[in-house]
Amino acid sequence: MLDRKFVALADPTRRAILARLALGEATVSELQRPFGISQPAISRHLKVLEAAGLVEGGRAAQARPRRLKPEGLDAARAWLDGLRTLWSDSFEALDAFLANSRTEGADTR
Amino acid sequence: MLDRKFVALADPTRRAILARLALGEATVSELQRPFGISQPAISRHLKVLEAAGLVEGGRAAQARPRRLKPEGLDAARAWLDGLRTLWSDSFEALDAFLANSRTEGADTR
DNA sequence: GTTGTATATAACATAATAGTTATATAAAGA
DNA sequence: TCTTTATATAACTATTATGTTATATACAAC
Repeated sequence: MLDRKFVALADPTRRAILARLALGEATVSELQRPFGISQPAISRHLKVLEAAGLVEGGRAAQARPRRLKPEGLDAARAWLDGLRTLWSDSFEALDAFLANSRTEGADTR
Repeated sequence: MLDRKFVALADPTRRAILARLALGEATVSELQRPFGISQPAISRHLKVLEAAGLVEGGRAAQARPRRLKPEGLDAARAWLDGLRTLWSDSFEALDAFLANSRTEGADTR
């Protein structure tokens, strides 16, 4: 699932769609206009975004307005935060280690 | 640049490499072992990660130990946060709008 | 029921990605 | 200098992604 999210985010058109949806729901044809690409292309991007849990769609007459599922982004954010934490932990560990070496073996420098 | 970062993050092997590097620097051959793929494949993943500004490499004898550049992730995180903010802003705007309609036109419900 | 509008799906072309093996380069060490 | 070790690059292959046009479906409106 995480993989689908990151893959979905890798395409600039899809990120633009997400940004547009963050401003409010939009139909396929509303989304199509600003991007210079065909309607089927938009539909497929939306499918990818839905499969990734980032977007959901409703039904209003013939239109199928999509809206952002902002919780869908949490897993990706959490992964990035986790990396950060892992890294700063190991950084602190290294720091502690260096501080230790300095006091224990000050003559080796 | 943002694009390169997200593209870099889209591949599970590259995310695993990042996770490994978050624990401390590692050489190409050290990275190769756990993943069941060839050395050239690792080298190319590292190239992608470097181009994305997520990893940097040094030189130690023949080895070229890579380390995480955690600031490199900030832009991606910021983009995700921005979406969240955009969304909650428009959500609040909608909320305010609905609250308004309720008081101004209470008879329309 | 026929027409118009919104969207989805199929079929296809092209380009990008990720992997492979073989080979080149660069530094260490005998 | 010859060998070994570590990594990079080239050439190639297979798969996946993204776009296209043409067509199907679903609902609305007349």
